[in-house]
Amino acid sequence: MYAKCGSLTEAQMTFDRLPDKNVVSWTALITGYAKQGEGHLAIECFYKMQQQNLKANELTFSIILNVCGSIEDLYLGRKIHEHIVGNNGFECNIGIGNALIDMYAKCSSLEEACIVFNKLPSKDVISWGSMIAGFAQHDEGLYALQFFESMQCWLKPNKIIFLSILKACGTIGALDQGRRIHEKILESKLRLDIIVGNALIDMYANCGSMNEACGVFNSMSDRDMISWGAMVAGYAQLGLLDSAVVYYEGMQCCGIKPDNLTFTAILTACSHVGLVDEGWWYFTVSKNCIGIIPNESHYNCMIDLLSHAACLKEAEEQATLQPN
RNA sequence: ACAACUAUUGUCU
Repeated sequence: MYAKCGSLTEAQMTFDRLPDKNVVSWTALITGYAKQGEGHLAIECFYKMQQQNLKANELTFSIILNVCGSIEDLYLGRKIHEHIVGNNGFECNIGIGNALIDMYAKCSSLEEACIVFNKLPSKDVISWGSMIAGFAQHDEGLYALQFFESMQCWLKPNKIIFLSILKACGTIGALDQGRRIHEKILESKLRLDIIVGNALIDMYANCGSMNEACGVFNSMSDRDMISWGAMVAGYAQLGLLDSAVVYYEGMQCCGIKPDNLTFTAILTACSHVGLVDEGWWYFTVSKNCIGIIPNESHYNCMIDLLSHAACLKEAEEQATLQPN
């Protein structure tokens, strides 16, 4: 209970006072640490538990695998995998299998994720979803699309599958495929909520079709920071600073304060077009008026902008110096 | 019996 409420100190204290600690109490504590992003503490608990000669169960393993994925510790993930194969009959368990797929995908080893996937005797929507998301996140949109197609011989895609596949279409600029998936979403009785809407905007924006992104944006009844941010980013990518700024200011008119990510997109737009003065202006104004504290990405953008501009100047000089 | 896990939407690198 304490672990779930995010009070880990109390969870730990209660745990320490328990006269008999069993797998359930250890797993509850490990889950608490994992959920709070304290991956290393979760792993430490996992080792301590084993020192007590307590055998981890399916749940303990899936949580630890999840931790391996989030801290991208492929080495430990493989060790746990071997341990599971060697000591328990869990390798055919779908929950463990899915956790393994996700772990390998998050650790960028899609080959190993694939091996686990192929070995799974029965695959559910989460098994497919973990693969598709893994491909989408590693710029392997074509594989994601292939898996998406094959999956439909067996299962109906759910909302999460659609979100992943839209992402995949965006990363490879597959506009036609994206449109077809948009239609499929409309055909399915899935509610076109803010998250699906945002994913559609993002897909169209990444495919460079701001008209369609705009269409989705306008059709939405509710919009959040991500909806606006995706529009800003879309125009920014194309170097259309003016349009990006329309949405950047639009969101502020709607009472949504741009965050660091939105602001980075604006600076990117300036950098793509080489607008040094505008970049500086937004950098200064946002710092002073909106209260955005520049972070590393912002400085990176500014460095990009300035070096890009310097190159252009040099290039211009070169061009004028050239005899013809 | 008690813990119940795992895939998902915006920026730069």
